[in-house]
Amino acid sequence: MPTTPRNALAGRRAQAARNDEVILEAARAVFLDDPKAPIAAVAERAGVGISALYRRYAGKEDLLRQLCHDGLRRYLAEAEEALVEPDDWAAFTGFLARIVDADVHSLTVHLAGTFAPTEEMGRDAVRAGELATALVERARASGRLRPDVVPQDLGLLLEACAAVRVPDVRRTRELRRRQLAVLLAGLSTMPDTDPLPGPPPAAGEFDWRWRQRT
Amino acid sequence: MPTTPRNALAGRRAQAARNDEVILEAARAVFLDDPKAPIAAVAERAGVGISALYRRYAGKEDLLRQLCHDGLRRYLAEAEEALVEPDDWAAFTGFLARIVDADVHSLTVHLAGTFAPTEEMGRDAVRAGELATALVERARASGRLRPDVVPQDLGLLLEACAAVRVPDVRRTRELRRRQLAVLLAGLSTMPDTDPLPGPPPAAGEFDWRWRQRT
DNA sequence: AGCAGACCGGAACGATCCGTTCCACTGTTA
DNA sequence: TAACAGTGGAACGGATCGTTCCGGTCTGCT
Repeated sequence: MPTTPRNALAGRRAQAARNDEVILEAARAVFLDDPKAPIAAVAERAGVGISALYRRYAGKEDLLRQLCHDGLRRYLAEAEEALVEPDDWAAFTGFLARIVDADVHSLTVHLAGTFAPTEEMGRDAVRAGELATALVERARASGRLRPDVVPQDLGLLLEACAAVRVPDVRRTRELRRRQLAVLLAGLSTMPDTDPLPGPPPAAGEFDWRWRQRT
Repeated sequence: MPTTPRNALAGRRAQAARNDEVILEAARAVFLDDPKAPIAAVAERAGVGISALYRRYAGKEDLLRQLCHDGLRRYLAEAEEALVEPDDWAAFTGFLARIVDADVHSLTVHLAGTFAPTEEMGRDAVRAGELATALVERARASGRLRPDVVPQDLGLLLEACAAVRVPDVRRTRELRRRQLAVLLAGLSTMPDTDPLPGPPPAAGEFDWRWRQRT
């Protein structure tokens, strides 16, 4: 860490700094697609060698932990932001939409169990539960959310949306928004006036599942 | 295959006949729990040796294909039965409930791509689509189902229910029924009067995910 | 009674996959 | 120009898994 000036946009240092992000982004994409993907797939996707990975993380477990914790932090940030929203129902639905769009659920839940969690993660998880409870209770108190919904129902709901997955990322988001709309309509006490969003799923859109996996 | 009388309930032949079912049942349970489970896990769960498996199936792919086709046939049978039900909405919801309970979706969709499908499976899959379409159109024509629902939405819905999974099988079914109730309420044009079924998910009920996987 | 063979359990084998280490190389910094 | 942080990717060792194979057991027929 020399006394180098701030123009570190070229040179070896800069590449290293850029790789930090490229690797994390690649890891996010790869493990989102397949939680058990080999670490080499991350390197390949990032366009770097394996060494570049091991220079930054002690091992696969370390990388997964980091990724999962990032997702958890994102969850916390979105929840905090939602609690500021004045409209109770909009706070609730907006929060869910953002979490679904960001695919945070896959990052946290589907990666869980593949690494030893830190104590800080435990604390963050507890706090996440508290914030989710607050959001649910606000929505319930407003009368717009069915009274028999409990905070833990959010887990089921997010799982349902995360389960929707097609090869194309953009299309996946559209279909998930549709799924979320149905679920929210089912959780609401008021009849849903808007039509279901997005192009509806088309015939043959799920045929890819039947193509032999390599 | 001798001219033996019908009392074949004891002896080697009988054990073999029993094993036929035991193995299929074990395979169902094991691959439902983990579609990539090793074949040895099936043998262990069935309480038989590996030879007993390979005597019946040419290989893993063969077994998976059989299992998947069984699920598809079950889907067809339930759909045919549902179409006989006079009440349009009950036919629709009853069909979904039975498919969800039997976990047919996991058997078919999650096993797809791990084997080369037969032509007969292709035909059955087409027929399954036709029957599902008929059920959706009946429900829609009755006015009870939102008009912007398409048959392919059933795929998303079943995926959502199949995604719910906890270690205990019975509890899984309860939670799936709850999920299904929410989704059906969201798809219906009439307000839902019944409360959500089953004990609601409890705090800590999903903590098992965070326990280190072996 | 005795034998041929269906049926079985499970060890052993070979292929594949994957996390991690290691080393030669390159551009940068001092 | 010497030292070195940073890198690519081959190589290694362990684990996993599908499949084969062999020795043993019990059955049904002669």
